[in-house]
Amino acid sequence: MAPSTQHSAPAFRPLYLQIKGLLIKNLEAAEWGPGEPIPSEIELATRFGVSQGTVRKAIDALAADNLVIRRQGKGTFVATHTEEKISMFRFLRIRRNDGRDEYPASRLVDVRRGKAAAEVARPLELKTGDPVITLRRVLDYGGEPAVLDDIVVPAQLFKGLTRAKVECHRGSIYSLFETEFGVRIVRAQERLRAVPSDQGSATLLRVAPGAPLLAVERVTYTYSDKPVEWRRGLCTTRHHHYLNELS
Amino acid sequence: MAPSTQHSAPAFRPLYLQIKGLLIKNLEAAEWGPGEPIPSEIELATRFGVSQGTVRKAIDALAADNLVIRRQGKGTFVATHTEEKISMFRFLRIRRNDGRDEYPASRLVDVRRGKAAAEVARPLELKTGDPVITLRRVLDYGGEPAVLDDIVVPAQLFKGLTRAKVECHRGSIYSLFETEFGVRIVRAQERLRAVPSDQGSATLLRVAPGAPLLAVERVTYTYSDKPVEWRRGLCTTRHHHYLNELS
DNA sequence: CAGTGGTCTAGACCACATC
DNA sequence: ATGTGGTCTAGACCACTGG
Repeated sequence: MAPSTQHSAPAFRPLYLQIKGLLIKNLEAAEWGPGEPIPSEIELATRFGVSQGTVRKAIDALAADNLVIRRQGKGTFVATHTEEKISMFRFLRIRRNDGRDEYPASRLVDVRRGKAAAEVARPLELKTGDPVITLRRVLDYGGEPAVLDDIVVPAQLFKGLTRAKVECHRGSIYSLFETEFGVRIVRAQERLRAVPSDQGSATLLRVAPGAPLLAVERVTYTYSDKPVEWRRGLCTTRHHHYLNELS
Repeated sequence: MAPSTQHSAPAFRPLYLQIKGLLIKNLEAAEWGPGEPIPSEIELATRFGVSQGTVRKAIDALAADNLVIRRQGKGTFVATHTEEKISMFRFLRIRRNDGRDEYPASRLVDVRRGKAAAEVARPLELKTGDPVITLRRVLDYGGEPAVLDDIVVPAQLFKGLTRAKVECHRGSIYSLFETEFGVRIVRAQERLRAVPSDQGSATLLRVAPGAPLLAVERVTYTYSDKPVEWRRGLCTTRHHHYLNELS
């Protein structure tokens, strides 16, 4: 049960990173569900045959990656998108210009099954033509449409995804992924551009055709950098902006 | 010399955070310059009268904030913008669409002294009308203009900033701030919008007037969250995009 | 070789949450 | 009172750098 020694000649991998890897494997295997506590540090230390301090470093690394949340006095919990309180804006960078924190209302426009276009297939590591499901939705802030999202996921991972299931779900879409399909979103990469609105987006967002929109292309990943979602958001920036912190 | 005990009743502040605070004070006081090593962990431990492990946690926290860089076997160094190798893209999120890493060439268009507009004064914590210096420059990628930057700094902090000084400096503008004015940029906040190009930006960026541009508004901060620069970048996204990682 | 940061351990104690 | 994570210590040893 004890992990391999650290004295291996060519590639040195510290013990706590090996432990971290083992813990990630357990997360991937859904050993512990989102929102649930993982075993205590002491328990894991005896289980792996290392000191508590080493387990601690491993868990610290997991927490730094946002895979897990530490709560003093309570335990360490698997990160989840289903809790309303914390990290509501973890993957939502759109803010109102006036600074008020508002969580948008989602309006589902369309759900359809289709084949992956090349542009989508590559980032999702699919073959062109593989079956996908596309959701189209509008985010309203204070009743005003602000964002038009086209969300594409591989049909194979999301069997049984229907319009009804999306509409009756409360919470973010990643919360839906998590609870209904066991797909846990862990990180994302976004590319932003300014584009002119076309006919479809203009009417849905109630702007003039050709008006500048902020285009946000996102690929999201689960554990082990496996891509599971591609989306393009088109955002009016009359009353909103995209907020980013650099350090 | 030893920091206050941790047993204070109302607000508990761990020892390592107190040490971190002291180290930041030393950084603010320019005790150690950018790129220079700070004293070793052992040295600091004896100086502060704590264990090496506690100093280690303090430095770890500084490193997590990018105030300092650890280098095994060599020491811990004050973060700098003057090194070409690492963190060249730390505050530059614009990338080529084709994925090639290219560092843009900067072309200075204008340097002028003026008074702070309200829009600029508030984020810089100045009064409207306070003296400021405005730089205008264009970033070229492969000879093609891609970004138009208007950079505003308080004149009081940047005495002696002239066109010549900017032009003869090699390296990023934050490297100039650091070496010539002792101003160390530590973090930044950006707000992105899509806007139509006006006459001036259109000619400088060689796009049609009204073409969509990515507007990046940035406020940068030194230690203690003191704002020192406001800028607006206008970026063509024909061949480029703004890259962001979420986690 | 000596000096630096990096890892690992073992144990004591503190802060917080829950029963 | 108990169990959790959080802090602090002291010491041993490892990996990396440079003279």
